[in-house]
Amino acid sequence: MARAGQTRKQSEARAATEARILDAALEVFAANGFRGATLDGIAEAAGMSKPNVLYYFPGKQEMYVALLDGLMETWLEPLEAMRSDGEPVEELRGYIRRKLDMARLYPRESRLFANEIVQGAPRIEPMLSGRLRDLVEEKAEVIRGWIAAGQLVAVDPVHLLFAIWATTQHYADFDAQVQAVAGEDAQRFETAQATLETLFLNGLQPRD
Amino acid sequence: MARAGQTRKQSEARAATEARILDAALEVFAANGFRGATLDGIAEAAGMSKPNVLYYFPGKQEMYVALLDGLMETWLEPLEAMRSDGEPVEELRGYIRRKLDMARLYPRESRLFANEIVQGAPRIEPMLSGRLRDLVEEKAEVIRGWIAAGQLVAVDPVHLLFAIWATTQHYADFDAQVQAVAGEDAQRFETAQATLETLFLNGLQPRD
DNA sequence: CAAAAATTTTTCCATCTGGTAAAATGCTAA
DNA sequence: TTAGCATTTTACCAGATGGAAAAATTTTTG
Repeated sequence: MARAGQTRKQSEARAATEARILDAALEVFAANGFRGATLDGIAEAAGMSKPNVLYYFPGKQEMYVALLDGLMETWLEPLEAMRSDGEPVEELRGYIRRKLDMARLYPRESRLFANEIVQGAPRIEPMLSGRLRDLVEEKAEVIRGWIAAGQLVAVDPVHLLFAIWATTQHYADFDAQVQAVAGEDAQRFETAQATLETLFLNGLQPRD
Repeated sequence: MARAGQTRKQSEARAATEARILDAALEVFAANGFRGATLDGIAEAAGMSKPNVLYYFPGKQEMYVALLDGLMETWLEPLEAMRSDGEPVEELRGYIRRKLDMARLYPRESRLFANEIVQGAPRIEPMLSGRLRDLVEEKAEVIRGWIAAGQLVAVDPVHLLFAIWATTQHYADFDAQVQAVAGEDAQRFETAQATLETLFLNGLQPRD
């Protein structure tokens, strides 16, 4: 627990230790899912004993929720950055790029969410039908505006977002399959980006 | 064990029981992943005791592999049905439809594979880099032919297949998220189909 | 330095889980 | 009907796992 009488050095050390534990937890939860992850595994990845981990977090579930909570904002950022006043095709291109960057740079985070959601999102359903749903509804409205203005082909905006999530996160979540099928291709993210841009941007521009 | 001296009735009963167990196992593995699934859970879903389940299958792992093995063919069918001598846009439309039908009709099967692959495909990697990879290479060649003939926009065929897998399986694997964000929409598969067809088919057809 | 507070380790435990042993029951063929 | 095989159930067990208790150690503060 954070106490009143502690020095800055102490709380910095505590914050650093908590961060180390959360990083280890991310590693283990992402690779095994909530049930598959063990406190011993997390402790080992963090380089400390299991009871020591439990000194910083009250339990396994609390660590898991702390992780998901802390990552949600980061996870929503790319969509939040899509501006209603930009050029539609460029805004979408940017969004696809940012999402693909997330898959490339933060595969563990992506797999953490993937594991949770595949198993029915028992612990983050509230976040999905709250914060996420609101944001999607807001951005869907933006896309509807672009469609109404004839700047994009008429598609369901929510399902368009699903398609962007699916295709980009695929490279993190199903990396094992991507690598098994396509080989260990260091260029795979560049190829993916080119393919997805062609597909989405060509696919969404009206043909007069 | 199957014995020489058993009647047809007996082996039929055995096959039926095995099928009942595998169905229960599919339910439980798909919802919880390999590690999260318990023999007790499978036994309960199958309406029998745990040792009785183990009378039919030697162990948890064997049940899991039996399931994946048995489902792989079904899983590859939609892609196998894509004909090189058809009209490219129609062939792709058909493939997308079949994949989306799979997601709609067999969500448990989809989530079973999803769980396995998200966690690094530890038990089916050989199948992915064997049978699946070969099939993908074969069909990628077909798509390359269509592109060379100017019938499709130039995209990487393997990544195009990834995009089709990702977008269609999304509706099974991440159904919890789809429903949280879009509400419990009974029409979601129809809307998805329309959106994906617009996106992919418009996106893949050359302009002018 | 010494007391107090924070951190870490050692020990331990109850529950869950995959799997075994063996007894009990059901079924089939002679 | 009964011997023999198939099936199912009832204990049971060893290891893993989440977590608690408490002792030991380190750090901070007066």
